[in-house]
Amino acid sequence: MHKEITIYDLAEKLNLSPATISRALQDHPAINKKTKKRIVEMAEVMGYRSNRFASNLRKSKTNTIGVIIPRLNSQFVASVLGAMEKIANDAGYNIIVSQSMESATKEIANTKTMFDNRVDGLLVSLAYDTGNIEHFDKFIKRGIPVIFFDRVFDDNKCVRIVIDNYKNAYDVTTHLIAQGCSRIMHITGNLKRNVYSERYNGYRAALKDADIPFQKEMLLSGELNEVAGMEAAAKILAMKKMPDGIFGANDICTASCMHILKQQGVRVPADIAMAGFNNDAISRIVEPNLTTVNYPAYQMGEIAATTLINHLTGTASISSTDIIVLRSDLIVRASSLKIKKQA
Amino acid sequence: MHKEITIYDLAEKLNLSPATISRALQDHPAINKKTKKRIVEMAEVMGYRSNRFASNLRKSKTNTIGVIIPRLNSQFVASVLGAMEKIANDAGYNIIVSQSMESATKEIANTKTMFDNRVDGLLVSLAYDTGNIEHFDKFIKRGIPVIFFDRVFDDNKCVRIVIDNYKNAYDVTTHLIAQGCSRIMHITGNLKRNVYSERYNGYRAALKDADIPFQKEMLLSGELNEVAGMEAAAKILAMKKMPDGIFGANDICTASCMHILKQQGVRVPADIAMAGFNNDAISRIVEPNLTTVNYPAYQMGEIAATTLINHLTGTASISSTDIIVLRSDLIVRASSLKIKKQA
DNA sequence: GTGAAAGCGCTAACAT
DNA sequence: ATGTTAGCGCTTTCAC
Repeated sequence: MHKEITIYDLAEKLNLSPATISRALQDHPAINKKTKKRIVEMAEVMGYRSNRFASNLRKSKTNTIGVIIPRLNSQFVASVLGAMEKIANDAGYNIIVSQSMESATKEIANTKTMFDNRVDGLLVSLAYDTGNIEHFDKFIKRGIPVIFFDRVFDDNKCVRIVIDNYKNAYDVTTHLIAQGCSRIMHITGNLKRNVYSERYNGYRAALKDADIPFQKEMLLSGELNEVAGMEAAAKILAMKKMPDGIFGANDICTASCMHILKQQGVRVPADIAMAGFNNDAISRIVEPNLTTVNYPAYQMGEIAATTLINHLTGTASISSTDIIVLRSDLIVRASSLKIKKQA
Repeated sequence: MHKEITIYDLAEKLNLSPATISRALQDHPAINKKTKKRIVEMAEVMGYRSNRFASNLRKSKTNTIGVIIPRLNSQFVASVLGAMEKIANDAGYNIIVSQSMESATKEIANTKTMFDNRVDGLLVSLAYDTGNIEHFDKFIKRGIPVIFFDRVFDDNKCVRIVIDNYKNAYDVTTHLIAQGCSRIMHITGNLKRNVYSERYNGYRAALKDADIPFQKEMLLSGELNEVAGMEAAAKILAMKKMPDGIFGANDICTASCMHILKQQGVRVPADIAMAGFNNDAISRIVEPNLTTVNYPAYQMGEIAATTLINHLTGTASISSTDIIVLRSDLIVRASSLKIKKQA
């Protein structure tokens, strides 16, 4: 096996001290340009690579950021992670990722791993059934910053990065009402999670403000995936009195539902006006194009990572900005337009 | 700041030596059961956590797997990564991810980072313009296993995990021909990449076998995203003689193209039969449903990670299975059916 | 079954 | 501008 070159090998070869080698390799200002050049070249020639463990051990800093997400399987999560990786990488940080698989138990195990890995900070979107966030206390106690994004816990002291789910849902629902809908169904996920409960509340508030009574059968709660959309469609088709509007809490489920409804002869938006959430590519390709809410996933990843790194490098303190709400807006498209758009 | 507990603290507290503590914490057989119990309990009480860096430094092993991907922004990559993370996590490995952003230069930088991070193994899908894989030599030389998946380099000695792009493309094209298409356009990505060149070759071979001459204007090469699909549609609509069949190298681009074509009055499949690649959710939701090729992304991630870990743990040698070709099949749907399906 | 001690490779305080 | 030196916390060989 290849022998690993250390700074001692370089030092010996160049008749310098290990300290000088170490400094040169880190661009320490007090090192002679020429010396530095010789060192860097020799390092290259000899195939030296720095040993992070020795370095981390010494500095007790890891330059690693942990990311915990419910599940790595959607466009949304991919965009968020992509942005985080980019920001982190540019700042010299590594990202280690783990999935809670929507289980609080697994999430707790993940925090332990992250803890033992000595991450410098944590970016977290919570699992479906996470009921409290005590498992993050050990980080907070040690001053390891934790930032929650998207799926956050309502009652916490950490930084949260979110969109205004309530307002957006309110806007979607109000828009459907303005289009003449009065029997608006809401298809959503687990109401324990802030993102879904807030959207639900926004939906309810809009109904209330329009004096439309809420009916239990107008709420469908499920997995919010393609299959859930098909199941929702089946339920709707079986109703004695179908809704005249549908607000789904994401695009994929809503588009899938719309697909089946149309297949069964339902006209969209004439019979049922529809709106989703996220502005996924699919919302722009299905017919009719799906009214939705723009969810800035990439930007959310960027901001979460940037905020964390700024905090780590001392560039900006974290507590000064406790909640960051990203701008997100209703995008009206054909799927909800019963009334012709104003010119 | 919280003081970090070390094995020395435990040793002192329990009047034992650090060596004994270390052994106990690793279930060393030569340690008295009771002693072990005392140690483990005390570790818990005092909030001890092992220091991976000291341990890694000592053992020169990291339990970390590096993953390099072109870009973390698609359903496909999300599924692959999701599977890898799950397998790795279950086996006690961490995953660190980095994106090449489709640039060979960045990819080379990534390998350096991975190298310095002393990953135990590497899982790689190559960037658009990676022309050689010399930057992986340093891993191979040191016996660090590298496994390529999806986007691989044709001429290499590493394990590759792929699908049969050639055959699948051949099948798609042959299917379109069987539906009566004779002017079949192929929309694809950078032909330097095996996945696209192989699909292209399969397409060409199918034309050849059907005695259909290939025409240059029937090849469109681009980014394969939503926008590329729209641009392709514009080009097609501007042609004096439009194609009667389109085979796109992925679903999103093809679906997006179809959307615009339909909007401009083109009937699918009557005027143009269409087929994509990947079996993304979108292929099942657009109208007409898109004929496509099932690409087992999750399975690919699983196999890549499992193969690597088996190799690392010595469970199975890697060289014994040099290329793994996953099963993937043509899925015929309405978008390509000019002729009624047989009953 | 347990302990003593060396050393993994690096960094940084302190010297010069 | 460069060198000396003392650890960071752990594992492991060798002793007892």
